[in-house]
Amino acid sequence: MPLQLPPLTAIRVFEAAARQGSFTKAAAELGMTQAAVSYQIKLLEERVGAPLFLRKPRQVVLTEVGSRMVPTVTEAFGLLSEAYQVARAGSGGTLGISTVHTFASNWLAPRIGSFQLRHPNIAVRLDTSSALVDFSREEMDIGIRSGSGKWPGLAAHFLLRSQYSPMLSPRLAESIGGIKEPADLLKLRILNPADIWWKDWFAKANVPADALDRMPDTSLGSQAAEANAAMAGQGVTVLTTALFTAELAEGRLIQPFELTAHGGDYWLVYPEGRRNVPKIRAFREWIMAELNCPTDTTGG
Amino acid sequence: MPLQLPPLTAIRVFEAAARQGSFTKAAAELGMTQAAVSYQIKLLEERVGAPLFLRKPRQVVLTEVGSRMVPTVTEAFGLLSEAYQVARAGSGGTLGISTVHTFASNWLAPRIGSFQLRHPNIAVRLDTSSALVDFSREEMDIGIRSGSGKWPGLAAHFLLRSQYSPMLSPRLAESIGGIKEPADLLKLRILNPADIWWKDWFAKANVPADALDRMPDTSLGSQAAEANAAMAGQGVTVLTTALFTAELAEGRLIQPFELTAHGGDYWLVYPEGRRNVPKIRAFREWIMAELNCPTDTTGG
DNA sequence: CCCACACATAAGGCCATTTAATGGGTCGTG
DNA sequence: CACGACCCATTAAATGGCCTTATGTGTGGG
Repeated sequence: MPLQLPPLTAIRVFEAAARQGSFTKAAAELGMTQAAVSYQIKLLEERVGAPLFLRKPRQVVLTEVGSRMVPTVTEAFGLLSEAYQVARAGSGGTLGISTVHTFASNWLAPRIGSFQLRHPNIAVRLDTSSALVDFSREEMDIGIRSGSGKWPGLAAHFLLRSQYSPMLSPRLAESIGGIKEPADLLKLRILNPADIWWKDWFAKANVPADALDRMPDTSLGSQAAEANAAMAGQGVTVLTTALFTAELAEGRLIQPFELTAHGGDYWLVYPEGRRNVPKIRAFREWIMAELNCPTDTTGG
Repeated sequence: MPLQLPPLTAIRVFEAAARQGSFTKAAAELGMTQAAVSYQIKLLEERVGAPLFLRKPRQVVLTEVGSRMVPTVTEAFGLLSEAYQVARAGSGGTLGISTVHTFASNWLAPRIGSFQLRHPNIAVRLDTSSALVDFSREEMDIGIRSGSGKWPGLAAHFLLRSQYSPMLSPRLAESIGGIKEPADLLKLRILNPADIWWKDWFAKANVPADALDRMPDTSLGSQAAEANAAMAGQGVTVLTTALFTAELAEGRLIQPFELTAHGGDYWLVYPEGRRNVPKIRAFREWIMAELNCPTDTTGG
């Protein structure tokens, strides 16, 4: 049996009226007219089967039945209000970020600390998965994706252009006497020959790359993993330059050619309707500032 | 600041959906369609600013925000339901009866015990006042009035015909050698000469009663009080015969003539809309049976 | 591969709720 | 004592929240 409840609108009005001792004042508090209050109280009285107020000349006073109801009702509304507030605030408690490995490890992880410093009350949960997030199935607030910037139902903000270029360890380059021209790369082991980025880059470099098709695919599934392999001298791969500035600066990787091609850009995405949820706004503003993006680079 | 509350309809739906783990089942429980549930949940999610359910293939499961809300919400609804039920039941706790002195002391008081025996869970509060009750101003459930049987907004049931006739103490009658004919009464002190009942009765007895107008009015305001004065031998008064059967039987009062006139009858009244409130129904059925009235003697 | 199942969405209608206007009753005041 | 201020009840009419019907989408099972 599904728990018999009073008419909720009416009981809300009742609570206010009881507290104010006046229908008129209750109406003002609730932002409605005195007539509406009168109506709702009457309704509730009919449902309860007893008068809840005595209509005295200048005021209304609770009957015995009415006054017995008040404390419990007040308490119940207190609970509801509390739960509601907590949920609203609590929804700002944890920020779930779904991102691809590469971006997480090479860009986000080193910088996320500054976000947390600025927003100490927002806990961050980072989830790195290669699959695209479905916000209606997973408890995530925002995603960072690579793609075109157009996803139905999602707001997207451009983060950075995915410029990619071949990279390898300096020692591997030396081992064949240095990389002089793009074709030299084909002498080395290509970690992810099936990657379309290779084809694009060689095409842009005007180098026929049919050889790629005959190489075994040893791709590791993420730029981060392949970067590690490359740093270990196991081969050469194409990487997003913006995400490996540190490795390049430290000399753990080298980028033999200035020439870059560009693939799907990185975008910050989240459900369209949640644009102004505080924690989402906070993250958006932080990351846009961090990347020196104009704040209105909405995709679509 | 008036305590910010969530949309109550929506949160009611939310509670059911959370408990059922299914929008469809919640809809069934609440007697509405699945679409309506979906709508309400979405509404609440927008207000809260966070998803409350994750839409999994064959079911919905609460998000963290959602699951934190459930216990408090459930408790709140429990309280509301309880308060409501108590009020509905509690409204049967006390029966407030407003009646005139005469009827209370001469008819109701001796018999009310039998009502309480039959309905031990209904407490009776008797309020005797000469003024007419205004049910919207005083915490009364039923009234017993003398009158025409027509009061706007009130249901009225005929109780008994108000037959009245002069009465006095046997000793007073003897003091003038007995009452032989109606005109003899005018030799005695008339307690309430201004009462219209005297005029009516003398008219019906074909006795000119102009003398009444010259007598000082010593009326005491209620039949009960005047009956007491009459029993004390202070004079003669007109009384409702049905209410003084005991005094007549015991010889404390005598009714010299069979002739009666009749005034406003006695009626049981209560607010029209409360006809089926249990305690009111109980009292109505009891008193009608007690008086051998047909149960449908509604006035008007 | 197709059907069953569960939730989402769109369009439209109904009814509860609200509002505006009015009336009745009491109190305070000149 | 008459008048205005204040408060609640009532009526009729307008509004819009909520519900339903109908349909779409995605998933899992046979």
